[in-house]
Amino acid sequence: MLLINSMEKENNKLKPETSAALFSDQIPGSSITNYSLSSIFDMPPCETEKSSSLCLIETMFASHDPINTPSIFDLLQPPPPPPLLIPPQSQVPKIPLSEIVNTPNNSSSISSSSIEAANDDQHTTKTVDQQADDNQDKNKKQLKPKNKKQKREREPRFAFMTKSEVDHLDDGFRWRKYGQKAVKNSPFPRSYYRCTTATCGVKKRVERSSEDPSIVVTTYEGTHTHPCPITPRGSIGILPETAGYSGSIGGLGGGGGGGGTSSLYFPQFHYQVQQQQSTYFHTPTLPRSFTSNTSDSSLFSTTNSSQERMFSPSTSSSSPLARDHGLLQDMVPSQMRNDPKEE
DNA sequence: CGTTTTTGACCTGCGC
DNA sequence: GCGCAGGTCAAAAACG
Repeated sequence: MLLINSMEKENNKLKPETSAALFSDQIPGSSITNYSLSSIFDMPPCETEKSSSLCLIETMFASHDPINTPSIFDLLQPPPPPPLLIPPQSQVPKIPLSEIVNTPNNSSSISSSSIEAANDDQHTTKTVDQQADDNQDKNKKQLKPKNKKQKREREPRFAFMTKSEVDHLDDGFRWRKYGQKAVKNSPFPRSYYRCTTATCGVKKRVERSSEDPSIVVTTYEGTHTHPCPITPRGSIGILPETAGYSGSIGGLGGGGGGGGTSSLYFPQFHYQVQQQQSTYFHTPTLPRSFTSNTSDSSLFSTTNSSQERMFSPSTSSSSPLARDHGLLQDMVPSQMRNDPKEE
């Protein structure tokens, strides 16, 4: 399943039709709201720096059985809510992400309140400066307390869940691990990574769901200021498009990471998962023509029609590639349309 | 030898 | 004010 959340803090309001789900580890009361796929794709992209938009993409793909593995698109089926990957909020106390991924069941019931909560949060009495401070210390903390006053907008952040045996998803970018912390209420530690590119301050956190160890929650924060590096391994046929990508964090999949890892490739929505023995790609844009290996077609076969539906929706974003709309744009953009942009 | 990972310490925010 | 938890730093170790 895949959920994409976007919340527009900037305007202090949520667009009902676009807020698929709320997610924020900063915003109390995050939740999942009812939505339609079309809504998702019409959803305004996560704004860049200033918007503090948060997107959540929850993906699930089997690691062993490519054939029976639901594609990202399969997972994108509109309500009714698919089975949850994560247990009810109540069971996952403090881990924001888990809260977010909440059960669809709760979605409708809590949606409004959650939104309100979120809005409240947005409205919080904090002034811009105060918020800036808050944001800042998160990133600057120890190093330069002096700059405390300097504003620093929260980086766009989004997370996705991956059912994978591999912790660190190979997303095409190179990451350096700079920390690891035990997470409360979870037997699994959280790892902190930073993009190795000097000028790029993108970070990501990787942790396993305490409720379901097979689920890896990856949270990206920030926007890549450089193209996805082309890496020899794994990136295979995706590279061409990759190169064209010069935007944000969208890149998931491809080379960078280590071998034998899972890969997602959102920017162009090429989606690759490499695990132990199985490797397969999803090419949302080309459900049918999509190449790659063996069982690929099967990945789409069953839900082809629905996919069409999914991608056709209001297909709003006309030229996603032309402008950088932020993370979401990178992740769900043009490719989600019918525009079969081949590789 | 350069790069990445590990890991303990440190800093900050938040709740009580 | 105190303690806890999250996030980051940075030295040391590991790796290729």
